[in-house]
Amino acid sequence: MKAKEPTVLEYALLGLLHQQPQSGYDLRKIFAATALGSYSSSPGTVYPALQRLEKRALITGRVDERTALRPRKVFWPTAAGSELLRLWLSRPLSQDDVARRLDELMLRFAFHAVLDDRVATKEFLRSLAGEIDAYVRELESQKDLIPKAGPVHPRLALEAGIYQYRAAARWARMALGRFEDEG
Amino acid sequence: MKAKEPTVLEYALLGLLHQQPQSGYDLRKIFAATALGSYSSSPGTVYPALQRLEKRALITGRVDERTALRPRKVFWPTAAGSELLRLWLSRPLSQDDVARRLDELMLRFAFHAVLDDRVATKEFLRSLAGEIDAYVRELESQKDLIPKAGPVHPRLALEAGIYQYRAAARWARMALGRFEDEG
DNA sequence: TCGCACATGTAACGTGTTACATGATTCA
DNA sequence: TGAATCATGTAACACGTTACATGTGCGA
Repeated sequence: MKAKEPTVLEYALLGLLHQQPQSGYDLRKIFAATALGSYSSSPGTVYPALQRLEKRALITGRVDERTALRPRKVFWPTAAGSELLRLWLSRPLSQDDVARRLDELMLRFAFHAVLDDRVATKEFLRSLAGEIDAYVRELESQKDLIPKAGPVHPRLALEAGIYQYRAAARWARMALGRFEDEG
Repeated sequence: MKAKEPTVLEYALLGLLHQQPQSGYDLRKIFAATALGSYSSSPGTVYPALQRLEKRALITGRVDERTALRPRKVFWPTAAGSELLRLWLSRPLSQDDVARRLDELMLRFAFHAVLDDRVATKEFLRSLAGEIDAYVRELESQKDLIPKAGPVHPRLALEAGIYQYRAAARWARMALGRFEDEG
């Protein structure tokens, strides 16, 4: 019985439920209002995902009777859910993660408070900065492969990626500095 | 009869076929080797997408007999395909595009050579820079809403987004400068 | 009374992911 | 003989997207 990997959306929900128990509607509002909006806030996405998490016993819910309106169901993580989230948060990060799933890595960082382990977080940031540096070098070598004869647009588009990845590396080192100051 | 919107992957394929006629295998190699690798290079993704494009008469193909190995089918865009790509490239960009689909905007820029219209490209970059500025302001106002009592990680994660978007705006202005120099 | 905010859900559809299948040629 | 490269494809599955459905209470 291999444990099935939750989707990123499911991890996002699981992480948010660690901050405080909430209903599907609350979670949807967060997705709609904040930068997490890259994940869908539509009911057809959120409610089924919560059901899947509940079926796998990673969260539990109870109907809140107090409200006068339609009853809301408030969820919070189970011990197994916390365990799984921590595993996800502390998973070593690969080159491929940086190249194709940087957003997911940033989401992982956003929930790192759950680990409550400053050493782990610093290691995460150090590793992130290093992998980004390596990937930037790779992007730069790709730039050399683009024929100079053709139009400039593809080359410039690649440069946009380099700009953004460099900024991410700067961010990681800035964040690292924050954690070392607070030591 | 509403025209169905192709997926981003389909637009990526259509754009690459404008650079030169190629086979599915060639296109997969590009996705696997370059920064476009955020789009899948797996056969189960690429070949069906090419079939869909062919069925909608946006590309055509012909089997290349010359090679000794298994025959390869080379595709190139039809007039309708060119038309549709140009429409996509010159579509005005929205705030939402910047917030959630910046990668797609960069892909559009990468193919802008097809338009062969320096004015349009400059307008694209100007608009992009402006929308990014507006979105950065929104992210900054979101930062103020995060309670200072809680952990620093969510705030820092938001900051990562701000770093990357600022870099994208810098890139857009740099690129704009290139096009204005060349007159 | 009209519409909005609250609150949860289902159904249809298309697409991406993964794994499998096939088959020829080249190289160790 | 076996593995790798070339080259195209199919099938099962799960997920996200969109649209629809339902029902209450409050304010304009």
